Amino acid sequence: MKKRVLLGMSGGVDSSVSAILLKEKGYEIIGATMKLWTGNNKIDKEKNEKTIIDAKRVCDKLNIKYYILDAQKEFEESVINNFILQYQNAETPNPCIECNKYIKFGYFYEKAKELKCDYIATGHYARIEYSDKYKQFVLKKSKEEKKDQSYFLYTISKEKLKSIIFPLQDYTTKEEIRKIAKENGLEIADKKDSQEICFIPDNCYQNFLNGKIENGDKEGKIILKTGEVLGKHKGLVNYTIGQRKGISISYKEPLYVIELRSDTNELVVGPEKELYSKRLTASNINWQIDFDEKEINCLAKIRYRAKEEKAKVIKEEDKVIVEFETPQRAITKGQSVVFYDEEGIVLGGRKNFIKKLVYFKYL
RNA sequence: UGGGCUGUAGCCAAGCGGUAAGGCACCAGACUUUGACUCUGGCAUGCGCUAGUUCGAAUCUAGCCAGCCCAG
Repeated sequence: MKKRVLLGMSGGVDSSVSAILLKEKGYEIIGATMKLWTGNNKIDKEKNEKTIIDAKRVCDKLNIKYYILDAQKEFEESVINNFILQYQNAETPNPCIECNKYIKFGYFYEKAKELKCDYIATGHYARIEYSDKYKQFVLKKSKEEKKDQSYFLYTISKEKLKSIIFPLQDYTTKEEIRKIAKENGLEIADKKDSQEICFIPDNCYQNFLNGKIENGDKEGKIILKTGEVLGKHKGLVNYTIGQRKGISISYKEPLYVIELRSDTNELVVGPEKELYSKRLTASNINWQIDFDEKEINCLAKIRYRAKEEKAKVIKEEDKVIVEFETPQRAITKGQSVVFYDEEGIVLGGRKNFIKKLVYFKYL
Protein backbone atom coordinates (compact mmCIF):
# COMPACT_ATOMS: atom_id res chain seq x y z
CA MET A 1 0.00 0.00 0.00
CA LYS A 2 1.43 3.31 -1.10
CA LYS A 3 1.94 5.94 1.58
CA ARG A 4 -0.06 9.06 0.91
CA VAL A 5 1.51 12.52 1.11
CA LEU A 6 -0.07 15.95 1.06
CA LEU A 7 2.41 18.26 -0.65
CA GLY A 8 2.21 22.00 -0.25
CA MET A 9 2.76 23.63 -3.60
CA SER A 10 3.53 27.26 -4.31
CA GLY A 11 4.08 26.99 -8.03
CA GLY A 12 7.77 27.54 -7.48
CA VAL A 13 10.82 25.46 -8.27
CA ASP A 14 11.27 23.93 -4.83
CA SER A 15 7.81 22.55 -4.26
CA SER A 16 7.51 21.41 -7.87
CA VAL A 17 10.74 19.46 -7.72
CA SER A 18 9.56 18.05 -4.41
CA ALA A 19 6.61 16.57 -6.27
CA ILE A 20 8.92 14.90 -8.76
CA LEU A 21 11.13 13.47 -6.04
CA LEU A 22 8.22 12.13 -4.03
CA LYS A 23 6.79 10.51 -7.13
CA GLU A 24 10.10 8.85 -7.89
CA LYS A 25 10.10 7.43 -4.39
CA GLY A 26 6.72 5.89 -4.97
CA TYR A 27 4.45 7.97 -2.78
CA GLU A 28 0.87 8.69 -3.63
CA ILE A 29 0.86 12.44 -3.82
CA ILE A 30 -1.86 14.97 -3.40
CA GLY A 31 -0.70 18.42 -4.42
CA ALA A 32 -2.31 21.37 -2.70
CA THR A 33 -2.05 25.12 -2.71
CA MET A 34 -3.43 27.11 0.14
CA LYS A 35 -5.28 30.30 -0.52
CA LEU A 36 -3.84 32.47 2.18
CA TRP A 37 -4.54 36.00 1.35
CA THR A 38 -6.75 37.59 -1.22
CA GLY A 39 -6.09 41.25 -1.20
CA ASN A 40 -8.48 43.28 -3.26
CA ASN A 41 -5.73 44.63 -5.46
CA LYS A 42 -4.66 43.49 -8.90
CA ILE A 43 -1.13 42.40 -8.03
CA ASP A 44 -2.41 40.04 -5.32
CA LYS A 45 -5.02 38.51 -7.55
CA GLU A 46 -2.66 37.95 -10.43
CA LYS A 47 -0.06 36.46 -8.15
CA ASN A 48 -2.57 34.06 -6.63
CA GLU A 49 -3.84 32.99 -10.03
CA LYS A 50 -0.33 32.46 -11.31
CA THR A 51 0.55 30.35 -8.30
CA ILE A 52 -2.42 28.08 -8.89
CA ILE A 53 -1.86 27.81 -12.63
CA ASP A 54 1.80 26.92 -12.17
CA ALA A 55 1.13 24.38 -9.45
CA LYS A 56 -1.77 22.80 -11.31
CA ARG A 57 0.32 22.45 -14.44
CA VAL A 58 3.00 20.54 -12.55
CA CYS A 59 0.40 18.24 -11.05
CA ASP A 60 -1.18 17.56 -14.42
CA LYS A 61 2.17 16.74 -15.86
CA LEU A 62 2.91 14.28 -13.08
CA ASN A 63 -0.61 12.98 -13.13
CA ILE A 64 -1.32 13.69 -9.49
CA LYS A 65 -4.35 15.10 -7.73
CA TYR A 66 -4.45 18.79 -6.99
CA TYR A 67 -6.53 20.67 -4.44
CA ILE A 68 -6.91 24.26 -3.51
CA LEU A 69 -7.36 24.72 0.22
CA ASP A 70 -8.93 27.87 1.51
CA ALA A 71 -6.97 28.96 4.56
CA GLN A 72 -7.74 32.64 4.35
CA LYS A 73 -9.57 32.81 7.63
CA GLU A 74 -6.88 30.95 9.53
CA PHE A 75 -4.17 32.99 7.89
CA GLU A 76 -5.80 36.24 8.77
CA GLU A 77 -6.52 35.20 12.34
CA SER A 78 -3.04 33.98 13.11
CA VAL A 79 -0.47 35.46 10.78
CA ILE A 80 -1.96 38.79 9.79
CA ASN A 81 -3.35 39.62 13.19
CA ASN A 82 -0.12 38.77 14.91
CA PHE A 83 1.74 40.86 12.40
CA ILE A 84 -0.38 43.88 13.17
CA LEU A 85 -0.43 43.25 16.88
CA GLN A 86 3.32 43.05 17.06
CA TYR A 87 3.81 46.29 15.20
CA GLN A 88 1.28 47.80 17.57
CA ASN A 89 3.58 46.74 20.42
CA ALA A 90 6.65 48.23 18.74
CA GLU A 91 7.98 44.77 17.96
CA THR A 92 9.32 43.55 14.65
CA PRO A 93 7.38 40.47 13.62
CA ASN A 94 8.54 37.59 11.49
CA PRO A 95 5.35 36.46 9.79
CA CYS A 96 6.99 33.50 8.08
CA ILE A 97 7.54 31.93 11.45
CA GLU A 98 3.91 32.36 12.45
CA CYS A 99 2.82 31.05 9.08
CA ASN A 100 4.86 27.89 9.48
CA LYS A 101 3.48 27.35 12.93
CA TYR A 102 -0.19 28.01 12.34
CA ILE A 103 -0.65 27.40 8.64
CA LYS A 104 1.88 25.15 6.97
CA PHE A 105 2.46 22.90 9.95
CA GLY A 106 -0.84 23.66 11.65
CA TYR A 107 -3.84 24.03 9.39
CA PHE A 108 -2.19 22.14 6.55
CA TYR A 109 -1.18 19.31 8.86
CA GLU A 110 -4.78 18.95 10.05
CA LYS A 111 -6.04 18.94 6.49
CA ALA A 112 -3.65 16.11 5.71
CA LYS A 113 -5.20 14.08 8.47
CA GLU A 114 -8.67 14.74 7.09
CA LEU A 115 -7.49 13.55 3.72
CA LYS A 116 -6.08 10.40 5.29
CA CYS A 117 -2.54 11.28 4.41
CA ASP A 118 0.38 9.65 6.18
CA TYR A 119 2.67 12.60 5.68
CA ILE A 120 2.82 16.21 4.70
CA ALA A 121 5.65 17.53 2.58
CA THR A 122 6.93 20.98 1.67
CA GLY A 123 9.78 22.37 -0.40
CA HIS A 124 11.63 23.74 2.60
CA TYR A 125 15.39 23.63 2.85
CA ALA A 126 15.88 21.64 6.04
CA ARG A 127 16.27 18.02 7.07
CA ILE A 128 14.34 15.68 9.27
CA GLU A 129 16.19 12.56 10.37
CA TYR A 130 16.09 10.00 13.09
CA SER A 131 18.81 10.79 15.61
CA ASP A 132 20.49 8.01 17.55
CA LYS A 133 21.83 10.59 19.92
CA TYR A 134 18.39 11.90 20.91
CA LYS A 135 16.38 8.73 20.12
CA GLN A 136 13.80 10.67 18.14
CA PHE A 137 13.24 12.43 14.84
CA VAL A 138 15.04 15.75 14.71
CA LEU A 139 14.99 18.85 12.58
CA LYS A 140 18.38 19.75 11.11
CA LYS A 141 19.93 22.46 9.03
CA SER A 142 19.91 21.98 5.28
CA LYS A 143 23.04 20.85 3.52
CA GLU A 144 22.46 23.86 1.29
CA GLU A 145 23.76 26.28 3.92
CA LYS A 146 22.89 29.39 1.98
CA LYS A 147 19.23 28.45 1.67
CA ASP A 148 18.78 26.78 5.02
CA GLN A 149 15.34 27.49 6.42
CA SER A 150 15.48 25.50 9.63
CA TYR A 151 15.38 28.80 11.48
CA PHE A 152 11.82 29.37 10.32
CA LEU A 153 10.72 25.92 11.42
CA TYR A 154 11.56 25.77 15.09
CA THR A 155 7.89 26.08 16.04
CA ILE A 156 7.05 22.64 14.70
CA SER A 157 6.18 20.40 17.61
CA LYS A 158 8.48 17.43 17.95
CA GLU A 159 5.59 14.97 17.68
CA LYS A 160 4.92 16.14 14.15
CA LEU A 161 8.44 15.67 12.86
CA LYS A 162 7.96 12.01 12.02
CA SER A 163 5.05 12.91 9.76
CA ILE A 164 6.83 15.57 7.76
CA ILE A 165 8.93 15.08 4.65
CA PHE A 166 11.27 17.62 3.16
CA PRO A 167 12.00 16.01 -0.21
CA LEU A 168 14.83 18.42 -0.96
CA GLN A 169 16.79 17.41 2.09
CA ASP A 170 19.40 15.29 0.36
CA TYR A 171 20.48 18.01 -2.01
CA THR A 172 23.37 20.32 -1.40
CA THR A 173 22.73 23.15 -3.80
CA LYS A 174 19.82 25.00 -5.29
CA GLU A 175 21.41 24.52 -8.70
CA GLU A 176 20.81 20.78 -8.45
CA ILE A 177 17.16 21.47 -7.74
CA ARG A 178 16.81 23.75 -10.73
CA LYS A 179 18.53 21.16 -12.86
CA ILE A 180 15.97 18.55 -11.90
CA ALA A 181 13.22 21.01 -12.79
CA LYS A 182 14.80 21.57 -16.21
CA GLU A 183 15.37 17.89 -16.90
CA ASN A 184 11.73 17.27 -16.22
CA GLY A 185 10.65 20.04 -18.52
CA LEU A 186 9.09 22.27 -15.90
CA GLU A 187 8.43 25.74 -17.27
CA ILE A 188 9.05 27.26 -13.86
CA ALA A 189 12.64 25.97 -13.64
CA ASP A 190 14.05 29.47 -13.81
CA LYS A 191 11.41 31.14 -11.70
CA LYS A 192 12.92 33.62 -9.32
CA ASP A 193 13.13 32.71 -5.64
CA SER A 194 10.42 34.42 -3.67
CA GLN A 195 11.64 36.66 -0.94
CA GLU A 196 8.96 39.03 0.18
CA ILE A 197 6.24 38.81 2.74
CA CYS A 198 3.64 36.94 0.72
CA PHE A 199 0.71 39.11 1.70
CA ILE A 200 2.43 42.37 0.92
CA PRO A 201 2.44 42.70 -2.86
CA ASP A 202 4.40 45.88 -3.33
CA ASN A 203 6.97 44.82 -0.77
CA CYS A 204 6.03 47.81 1.33
CA TYR A 205 4.74 46.74 4.70
CA GLN A 206 4.19 50.34 5.68
CA ASN A 207 1.44 50.65 3.08
CA PHE A 208 -0.13 47.48 4.37
CA LEU A 209 -0.14 48.74 7.94
CA ASN A 210 -1.41 52.14 6.96
CA GLY A 211 -4.35 52.92 9.18
CA LYS A 212 -4.21 49.60 11.02
CA ILE A 213 -1.93 50.74 13.82
CA GLU A 214 -3.02 53.30 16.30
CA ASN A 215 -0.55 56.18 16.20
CA GLY A 216 1.68 54.04 14.02
CA ASP A 217 2.51 56.86 11.68
CA LYS A 218 2.49 59.57 14.31
CA GLU A 219 5.61 61.71 14.20
CA GLY A 220 7.80 61.83 17.26
CA LYS A 221 11.23 62.75 18.48
CA ILE A 222 14.45 61.12 17.42
CA ILE A 223 16.82 61.21 20.35
CA LEU A 224 20.19 59.95 21.49
CA LYS A 225 20.55 57.85 24.62
CA THR A 226 21.56 61.05 26.38
CA GLY A 227 18.18 62.56 25.58
CA GLU A 228 19.54 65.02 23.06
CA VAL A 229 16.94 65.62 20.37
CA LEU A 230 18.22 65.19 16.82
CA GLY A 231 15.10 65.31 14.73
CA LYS A 232 11.68 63.88 13.96
CA HIS A 233 10.69 60.34 12.97
CA LYS A 234 7.84 59.35 10.66
CA GLY A 235 6.09 56.96 13.03
CA LEU A 236 7.56 54.05 14.93
CA VAL A 237 6.23 51.35 12.60
CA ASN A 238 8.79 52.45 10.06
CA TYR A 239 11.72 51.37 12.19
CA THR A 240 13.32 48.32 13.68
CA ILE A 241 16.33 47.80 15.92
CA GLY A 242 19.61 48.07 14.04
CA GLN A 243 18.12 49.96 11.13
CA ARG A 244 20.26 52.58 9.47
CA LYS A 245 18.31 53.67 6.40
CA GLY A 246 15.57 56.21 6.73
CA ILE A 247 16.69 58.01 9.85
CA SER A 248 17.59 60.95 7.63
CA ILE A 249 19.91 62.58 10.08
CA SER A 250 23.44 63.44 9.16
CA TYR A 251 25.84 62.90 11.99
CA LYS A 252 29.55 62.38 12.45
CA GLU A 253 29.02 58.64 12.11
CA PRO A 254 26.21 56.42 10.88
CA LEU A 255 23.26 56.27 13.23
CA TYR A 256 21.27 53.13 13.93
CA VAL A 257 17.99 52.55 15.68
CA ILE A 258 18.75 51.46 19.24
CA GLU A 259 15.32 51.42 20.83
CA LEU A 260 11.66 52.05 20.05
CA ARG A 261 9.86 53.72 22.94
CA SER A 262 6.19 53.32 22.24
CA ASP A 263 5.07 54.90 25.51
CA THR A 264 6.65 58.24 24.61
CA ASN A 265 6.67 57.71 20.84
CA GLU A 266 10.42 58.30 20.78
CA LEU A 267 13.00 56.71 18.56
CA VAL A 268 16.39 56.27 20.23
CA VAL A 269 19.33 56.22 17.85
CA GLY A 270 23.06 55.89 18.33
CA PRO A 271 26.31 54.60 16.90
CA GLU A 272 26.64 50.97 15.94
CA LYS A 273 28.49 49.92 19.07
CA GLU A 274 25.37 50.61 21.13
CA LEU A 275 23.59 47.78 19.33
CA TYR A 276 25.59 45.01 20.86
CA SER A 277 24.41 42.93 23.74
CA LYS A 278 25.31 39.56 25.22
CA ARG A 279 22.06 38.58 26.83
CA LEU A 280 18.46 38.14 25.99
CA THR A 281 15.47 36.45 27.49
CA ALA A 282 12.84 34.51 25.63
CA SER A 283 9.60 32.95 26.73
CA ASN A 284 7.45 29.95 25.81
CA ILE A 285 10.21 27.97 24.24
CA ASN A 286 9.20 25.23 21.87
CA TRP A 287 11.66 22.51 22.72
CA GLN A 288 12.19 19.98 20.00
CA ILE A 289 14.58 18.09 22.21
CA ASP A 290 13.84 17.71 25.90
CA PHE A 291 16.57 18.48 28.36
CA ASP A 292 16.64 17.81 32.06
CA GLU A 293 19.59 20.07 32.62
CA LYS A 294 18.97 23.58 33.81
CA GLU A 295 21.75 24.98 31.68
CA ILE A 296 22.55 24.01 28.12
CA ASN A 297 25.57 25.01 26.09
CA CYS A 298 24.63 25.27 22.46
CA LEU A 299 24.64 27.51 19.43
CA ALA A 300 22.02 30.21 19.17
CA LYS A 301 20.89 32.30 16.28
CA ILE A 302 19.06 35.57 16.86
CA ARG A 303 17.72 36.14 13.38
CA TYR A 304 17.55 34.54 9.99
CA ARG A 305 20.86 35.14 8.21
CA ALA A 306 22.73 35.61 11.46
CA LYS A 307 25.44 33.12 12.30
CA GLU A 308 24.87 30.64 15.08
CA GLU A 309 26.97 31.73 18.04
CA LYS A 310 28.05 29.93 21.16
CA ALA A 311 25.68 30.54 23.99
CA LYS A 312 24.51 29.25 27.31
CA VAL A 313 20.78 28.77 27.69
CA ILE A 314 19.58 28.98 31.27
CA LYS A 315 16.09 27.71 31.96
CA GLU A 316 13.93 29.62 34.37
CA GLU A 317 10.36 29.04 35.37
CA ASP A 318 8.56 30.52 32.41
CA LYS A 319 11.40 31.68 30.23
CA VAL A 320 15.02 31.17 29.32
CA ILE A 321 17.99 33.45 29.57
CA VAL A 322 20.47 33.23 26.75
CA GLU A 323 24.01 34.37 27.38
CA PHE A 324 26.24 34.66 24.36
CA GLU A 325 29.98 34.34 24.39
CA THR A 326 30.32 37.32 22.10
CA PRO A 327 28.04 40.35 21.93
CA GLN A 328 25.27 40.05 19.38
CA ARG A 329 24.18 42.83 17.10
CA ALA A 330 20.66 44.21 17.28
CA ILE A 331 18.73 41.73 19.36
CA THR A 332 15.19 42.66 18.50
CA LYS A 333 11.84 42.15 20.19
CA GLY A 334 9.59 40.04 18.01
CA GLN A 335 12.40 38.20 16.28
CA SER A 336 13.20 34.65 17.25
CA VAL A 337 16.14 32.98 18.86
CA VAL A 338 16.74 29.42 17.71
CA PHE A 339 19.05 26.92 19.40
CA TYR A 340 21.16 24.35 17.59
CA ASP A 341 23.62 21.71 18.65
CA GLU A 342 27.02 21.23 17.00
CA GLU A 343 25.52 18.96 14.36
CA GLY A 344 23.00 21.56 13.26
CA ILE A 345 20.08 19.93 14.99
CA VAL A 346 17.41 22.34 16.09
CA LEU A 347 16.86 22.12 19.82
CA GLY A 348 14.14 24.71 20.09
CA GLY A 349 13.49 28.38 20.00
CA ARG A 350 11.17 31.23 20.69
CA LYS A 351 10.67 34.90 20.22
CA ASN A 352 13.13 37.16 21.88
CA PHE A 353 11.10 39.06 24.24
CA ILE A 354 13.37 41.17 26.27
CA LYS A 355 16.78 42.35 25.43
CA LYS A 356 18.76 43.08 28.50
CA LEU A 357 20.40 46.37 27.88
CA VAL A 358 24.01 45.61 28.54
CA TYR A 359 26.32 47.68 26.44
CA PHE A 360 29.87 46.85 25.68
CA LYS A 361 32.75 49.19 25.50
CA TYR A 362 34.86 48.97 22.41
CA LEU A 363 38.46 50.08 22.14
C1' U B 1 30.10 102.43 13.51
C1' G B 2 35.29 100.56 14.49
C1' G B 3 38.23 95.67 15.26
C1' G B 4 38.50 90.34 14.41
C1' C B 5 36.84 85.75 12.16
C1' U B 6 34.20 82.82 8.61
C1' G B 7 31.81 81.66 3.79
C1' U B 8 33.67 74.46 -0.46
C1' A B 9 27.42 69.50 -2.31
C1' G B 10 21.29 68.76 1.79
C1' C B 11 24.73 68.64 6.59
C1' C B 12 29.85 68.34 8.54
C1' A B 13 34.56 68.94 6.44
C1' A B 14 39.84 68.49 3.90
C1' G B 15 42.51 71.50 0.67
C1' C B 16 46.46 76.94 1.43
C1' G B 17 48.89 78.26 -6.73
C1' G B 18 48.72 72.90 -10.46
C1' U B 19 43.46 71.28 -12.25
C1' A B 20 37.66 69.74 -5.90
C1' A B 21 39.73 64.12 -0.09
C1' G B 22 36.55 62.01 3.36
C1' G B 23 32.21 61.28 6.56
C1' C B 24 26.86 61.71 7.20
C1' A B 25 22.34 61.95 4.46
C1' C B 26 20.17 60.62 -0.13
C1' C B 27 19.52 57.51 -4.76
C1' A B 28 20.27 52.92 -7.64
C1' G B 29 21.73 47.88 -7.93
C1' A B 30 23.45 43.15 -5.42
C1' C B 31 22.28 40.00 -1.30
C1' U B 32 17.60 38.02 1.26
C1' U B 33 11.06 33.23 1.94
C1' U B 34 10.41 38.67 8.14
C1' G B 35 11.87 43.61 9.33
C1' A B 36 16.91 44.90 9.06
C1' C B 37 22.26 44.79 8.47
C1' U B 38 26.00 44.44 4.65
C1' C B 39 28.26 45.06 -0.17
C1' U B 40 28.86 47.65 -4.93
C1' G B 41 27.96 51.92 -7.66
C1' G B 42 26.08 57.13 -8.17
C1' C B 43 26.15 61.97 -6.01
C1' A B 44 29.99 70.07 -6.75
C1' U B 45 32.83 71.64 -14.93
C1' G B 46 32.74 73.86 -9.47
C1' C B 47 34.59 76.23 -4.01
C1' G B 48 29.54 83.56 -1.36
C1' C B 49 29.68 87.34 -5.71
C1' U B 50 32.54 90.41 -9.16
C1' A B 51 36.93 91.99 -11.15
C1' G B 52 42.22 91.24 -11.35
C1' U B 53 47.46 88.78 -10.98
C1' U B 54 49.14 84.07 -13.36
C1' C B 55 50.58 79.36 -18.45
C1' G B 56 47.29 77.84 -14.46
C1' A B 57 43.26 80.23 -8.62
C1' A B 58 38.94 77.14 -4.04
C1' U B 59 43.87 78.59 -2.96
C1' C B 60 47.15 85.40 -4.13
C1' U B 61 45.00 90.80 -4.58
C1' A B 62 40.87 94.41 -4.51
C1' G B 63 35.86 95.58 -4.00
C1' C B 64 31.10 93.93 -2.71
C1' C B 65 27.57 90.62 -0.12
C1' A B 66 26.20 87.37 4.02
C1' G B 67 26.89 85.28 8.90
C1' C B 68 29.36 85.10 13.71
C1' C B 69 32.21 87.30 17.76
C1' C B 70 34.35 91.54 20.48
C1' A B 71 34.08 96.73 21.37
C1' G B 72 30.11 100.97 21.56
